[in-house]
Amino acid sequence: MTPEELSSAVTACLKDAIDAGEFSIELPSEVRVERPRNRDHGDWATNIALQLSKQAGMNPRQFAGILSSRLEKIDGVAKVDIAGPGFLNITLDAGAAGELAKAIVEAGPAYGRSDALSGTRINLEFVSANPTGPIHLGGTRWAAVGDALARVFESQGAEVTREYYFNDHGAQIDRFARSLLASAKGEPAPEDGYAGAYIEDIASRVLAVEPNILELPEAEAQERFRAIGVDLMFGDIKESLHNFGVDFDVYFHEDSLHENGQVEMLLEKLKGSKNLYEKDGAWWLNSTEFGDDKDRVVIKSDGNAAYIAGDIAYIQNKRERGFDLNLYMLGADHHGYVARLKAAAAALGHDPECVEVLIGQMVNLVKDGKPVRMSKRAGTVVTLEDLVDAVGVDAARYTLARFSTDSNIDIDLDLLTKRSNENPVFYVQYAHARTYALARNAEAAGVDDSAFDAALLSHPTEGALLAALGQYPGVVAQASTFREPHRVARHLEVIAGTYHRWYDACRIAPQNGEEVTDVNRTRLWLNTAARQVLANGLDLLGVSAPERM
RNA sequence: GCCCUCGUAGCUCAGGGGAUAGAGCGGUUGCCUCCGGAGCAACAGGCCGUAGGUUCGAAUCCUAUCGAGGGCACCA
Repeated sequence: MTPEELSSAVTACLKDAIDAGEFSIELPSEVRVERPRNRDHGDWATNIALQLSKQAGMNPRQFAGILSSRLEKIDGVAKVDIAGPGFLNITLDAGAAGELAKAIVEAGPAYGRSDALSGTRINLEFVSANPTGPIHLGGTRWAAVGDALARVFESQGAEVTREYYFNDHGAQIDRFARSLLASAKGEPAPEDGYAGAYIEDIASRVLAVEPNILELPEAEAQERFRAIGVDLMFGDIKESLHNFGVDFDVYFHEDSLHENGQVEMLLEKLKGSKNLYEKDGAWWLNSTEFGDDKDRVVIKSDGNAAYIAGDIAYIQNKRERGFDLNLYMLGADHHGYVARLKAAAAALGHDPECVEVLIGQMVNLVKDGKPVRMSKRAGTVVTLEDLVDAVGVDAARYTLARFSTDSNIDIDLDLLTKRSNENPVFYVQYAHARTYALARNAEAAGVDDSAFDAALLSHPTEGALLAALGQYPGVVAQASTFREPHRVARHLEVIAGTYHRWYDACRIAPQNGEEVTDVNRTRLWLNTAARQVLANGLDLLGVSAPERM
């Protein structure tokens, strides 16, 4: 029995008790059963008596008493104890927990998936770095987390579009183009420009494409460097993301919003919105209503559209493409965008809820325990490729995805490389590989899956492993609702831990000449179940699940 | 000045109202005639930044405060 099944059975008991008039309360939307830390407290525990007794006008233990007599009648429940202030501790029948092993094996890759988001179209925008250089550590974090989040949504039935928004004009790109030009001429990088080996590399590749480029007038040459350089740079970015296992469905070019005067037309229409007003010759968006500290100019007093006009048009564009939910995954240096994006959605007449901004904290580079500022100028930028070269794709993706995006993370490349074998990803992958080793040995010893008797999975480590496997679907669901894929990684570490301990305590293959029994066969099922859940979870993180290491 | 995030073991971090606060790394000590030792077991290590509040119950929610990081253009 899974915690979800138990939880809905408990809910049904509550409903019956209410219908029978045993107490009068509102049925809670969700009843949570938790795995108690202390095994003396049963297989699963719930605190609903503590939560609901006040509403029912009785003390918690009294409430728990009424409920427990009903819980005891649930199929698969062996015993219900009332403990402490009013916890209900539930112990399952010997076979009830073990049945899960078979259920998982039969569900296969579908175990942990749900249809909670089926029919929901989600646009998830992440990375979105302008092509002025390679993806650095910050962008790499969003690539790892964003893609994992997309996979989590997909596992819940959503249709996800991974989107990358960029522009190739403006001050940043100008600096990039001037830096390329300078490099091609053999001059030092401009004062406000970019330095680094990649500039020389791109510059020489531009020269290879267009050998006569330096004979053009300065302005024309710079424009050619911009156009060709951006293409080359973007090619490199896409390639390194692809090698990282992240492929975007849409690379959205900001300029496409401005074609055919689309933005102007949209702004004209918006002048009728109550969220847009005229003051001092400019048009303002009332973003303060959505938490901004000041309203933002949309149309400058010179009549030109401000940058934010593009954001507004972009939201409209996304809405027209039919997305139910538009997620923006941005770094903490963009947190000021939240209010204006919400305000923009409202101004367009959309529910601001259709725009959701996920703010993630920054990645810091650390060397010898001291922070190092990443600077494109100083050439101290650590890129996605540097990280992958140092530790490999699996360790890189896992490391970045296992932290909450609410916390800053420090990365010490030297330390990471040195300790790469101790990265938790290997702990999890090793558990997965071990399931294959055990299966190979089991087969050699004549153990097959011809029998399954759930009641034989009676060892404490088997209970713990089954419980961890049973919690997996709930963890994935939480990762989806909270937009926190790191929960999946953390739970895989728990599963790997319970698996290793089970391995240590229980054998699948019989030892020196003992007969094969149903215990061996049933354990083989549990082994396969553990492998399946580890593989499903690693897949959500975009990390490989090796058969051997 | 205002806004956002964080402050938990020596280090890096989990913990979204529950029972005795966890993991990895680092430290000490055990475990390979036995399915993979990239593993397991044990020990040491904590006024959960501080002070109030809400609650039967707070690391978790609220307020204040200190500290760290990030943001607050008719730039893009």
